[in-house]
Amino acid sequence: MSEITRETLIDALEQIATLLELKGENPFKIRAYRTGAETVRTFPGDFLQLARDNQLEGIKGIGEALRDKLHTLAATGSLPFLDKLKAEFPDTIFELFDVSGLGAKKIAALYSELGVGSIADLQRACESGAAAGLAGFGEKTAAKLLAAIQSRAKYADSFRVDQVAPAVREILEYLRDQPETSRAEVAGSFRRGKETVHDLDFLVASKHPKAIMEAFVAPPWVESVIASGPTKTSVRLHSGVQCDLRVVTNAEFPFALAYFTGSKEHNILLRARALKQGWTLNEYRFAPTGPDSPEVPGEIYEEAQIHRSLGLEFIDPALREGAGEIEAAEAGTLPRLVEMENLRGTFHNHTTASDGHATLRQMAEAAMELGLEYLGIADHSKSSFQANGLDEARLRTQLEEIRLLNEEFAPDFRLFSGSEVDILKDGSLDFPDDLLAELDYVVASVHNVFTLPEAEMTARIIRAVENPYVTMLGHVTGRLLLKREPYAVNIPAILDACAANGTIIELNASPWRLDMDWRWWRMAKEKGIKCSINPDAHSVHGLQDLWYGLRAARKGWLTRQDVVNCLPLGKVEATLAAKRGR
DNA sequence: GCCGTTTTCGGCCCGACTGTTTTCAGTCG
Repeated sequence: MSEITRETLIDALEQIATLLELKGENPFKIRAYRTGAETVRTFPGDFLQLARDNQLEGIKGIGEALRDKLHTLAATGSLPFLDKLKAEFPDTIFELFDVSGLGAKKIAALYSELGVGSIADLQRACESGAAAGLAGFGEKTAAKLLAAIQSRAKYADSFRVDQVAPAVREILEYLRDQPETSRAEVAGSFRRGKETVHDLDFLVASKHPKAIMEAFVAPPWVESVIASGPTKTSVRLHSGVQCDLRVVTNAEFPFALAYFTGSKEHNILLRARALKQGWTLNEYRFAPTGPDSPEVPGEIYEEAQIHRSLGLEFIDPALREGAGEIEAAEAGTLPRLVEMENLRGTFHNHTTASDGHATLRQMAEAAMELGLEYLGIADHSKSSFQANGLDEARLRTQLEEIRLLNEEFAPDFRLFSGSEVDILKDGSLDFPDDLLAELDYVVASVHNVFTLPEAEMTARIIRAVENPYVTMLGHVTGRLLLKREPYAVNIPAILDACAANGTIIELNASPWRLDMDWRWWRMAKEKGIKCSINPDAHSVHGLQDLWYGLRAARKGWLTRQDVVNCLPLGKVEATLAAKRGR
């Protein structure tokens, strides 16, 4: 039996939903499982433990049936209900859902009529002409499915945000430059600040949709046109990213922007709220549900006015995940999210001393250029030999260099001398305490032996966190987005240890990492833990990654008060010293 | 299967596009 994680629970609910769909079950029952999966995913707490302890009562979206199943799965490691469903189809049936153009109905038909249970089967059925003969299928469908199989093999279906951000800027600028455009925005998960995106959604307000559509498909970055209608066009870029464009009128724009920003879960809650007030809400407008409905709100130019009409504070796109933001907006308790201008400095940066590409002085000057008051250096420690980690002597040399530079920079700017010290397999640190005590601060990170069982990895990290000289914990799970899974670690237990020891947790701002994940920060914040948004910069340019970290922090409901590197120089010095003094 | 200021039954978001259809089903977001 493999280890049960929160992901196991989410997968189980999603698989149940998919299998019920294949069996043609009640769509609302299917949705209940999907909603349940999303609830588990976004639950701000140790969901797995609650499920094990059968303490899921009262969680919205998880009723009696899901509660029992989640408890069974969490406590015993298996779920007979799901096993029985799975036995009705081949294991490979799920891969068919990755083929664009195929949904449950078509897959069910392919399976029951032709025994198609895998992508390989599908390819054969399309090539032989068998698929085209099915009811509701035809030659074009078969050809499209073959193309979709090719495309699936060729392109990634998810992208890190840094992989698409330049395209977003370029396309937005291009759309705004069109003479027929009155407003243009990017919507979707990119606007919500997600760490990875599936596609990009653009929205334009214009009186001449045809001209905008023609302009959208024309640039050299467009590889192919996927679909094209009067108000909606989808293209694929050479990078493989799918981009959707909608064109609406000026009056519709705020509604469309809200709608296409999502999330789906957030939209459903917003619509339900409108319905209670006697209005339907769609991507174009408010409309009365009946003759007795109160008059719909007029003069809507901005999203904020939509929210206000529904009795809500403006909800920042970052928070629109259907995870309590509506309730908070109603109660007037939404956080005032941290902003780029609030950042006064940053920690955890590398130099040429270890595996960085810029010198101490170059990094310091780049930080000053960005308007920062301080920069924490944290080169690797000796065990990270792959990264040219510093030994005691080289670290002491760097300490002296930093001291000299600070004499030059004072009083407007300061370098903090630190180390990204390896957490060794047993949780001890790569440098002795007396050396750590000479530094201004210490980031402790795991860089090897990623495959420890969860309990051991958790104990290892907690031991490091308890060291009084460890100021902050680096990239908590070691994940590399879309490349390397997080290592198994009990985050709530780590949070408790950090809270007990006053240890700061890093939000590693590298777009590869964005670790600790934004989904945990609300829980961390409740426990009183502070965040440090750290670019983990290995070059001057890497400092810019702060922008990605900021997006993640905002998704985690963090405010200026929650982020230590929003403190001005004088106060941050006191904070670092106070941690040492505990 | 979930939920409730229409509360234990009856409703659950909905519009655009495509392809196979002669009026709509399926997929997608």
